[in-house]
Amino acid sequence: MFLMAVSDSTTTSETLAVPCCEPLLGGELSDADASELATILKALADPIRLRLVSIIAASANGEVCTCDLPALLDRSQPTISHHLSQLTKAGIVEREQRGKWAWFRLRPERLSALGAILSD
Amino acid sequence: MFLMAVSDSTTTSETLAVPCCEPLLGGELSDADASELATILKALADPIRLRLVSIIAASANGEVCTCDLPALLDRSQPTISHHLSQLTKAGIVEREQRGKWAWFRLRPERLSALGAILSD
DNA sequence: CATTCGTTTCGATGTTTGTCGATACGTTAC
DNA sequence: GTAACGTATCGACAAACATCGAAACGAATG
Repeated sequence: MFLMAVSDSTTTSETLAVPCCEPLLGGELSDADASELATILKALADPIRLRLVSIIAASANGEVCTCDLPALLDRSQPTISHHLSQLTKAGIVEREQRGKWAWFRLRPERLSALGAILSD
Repeated sequence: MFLMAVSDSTTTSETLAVPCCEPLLGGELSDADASELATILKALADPIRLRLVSIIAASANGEVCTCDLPALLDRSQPTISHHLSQLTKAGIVEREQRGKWAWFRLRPERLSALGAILSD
């Protein structure tokens, strides 16, 4: 039951499980590891998505309602939805539906794991 | 004169100076910072380029001759050259011409700076 | 249940990016 | 200087991506 709750939070509509690989500088990366790591990095490597992450991080309760974001980022609502879905697939944020609105929270452990891979 | 030497190593045919920004989780990123950080992340967010980095890191003297890479990565010589140029522009590797051959070395401080930005 | 309103999915479009063959550039060796 | 060889640039093309409007979906509310 506990375990179910945990695995739910990592598998729900996510294709990427864990930030993935040995340290980047710790030996030759396999083809598969390189692709997986590239996928996660690609999810971050976009100005709008980086700003999304930093907006969520800087928000009052560590969570943000999607409804405010199109105005903040000057992009259409479908575009924001697309970017949030990319970040969710990469496991960088998580989504929670609360009543009518969707709220997003960071998963900081994923970011620091990624940071650790780069910093060795 | 000293300063010139230093700035040479960071500006020679590089568009990106420094890994750039405050920690990602330390407040809202400006538009400009987000774009700069995205550019560096994009330079890493490719399987071939990640494998290039790890191959250089795992090499005997911390440097690699371009001549071996097309075979190792199963890509044409122009493609490898293109990827190495991207990594160089992003300041992740540096190039040295030694006689006929070009050698590439990592700039680990750039990777750890990037890692620190993500890990907060 | 029908309406409203927030969100995702779909279809289309212009841009960026990875890739390669051909060609140009630079360095060494003769 | 010229030939040989490693590397970068060019031109072209296909695949991937960001973006938007329109339409479909879903949850609350009357």
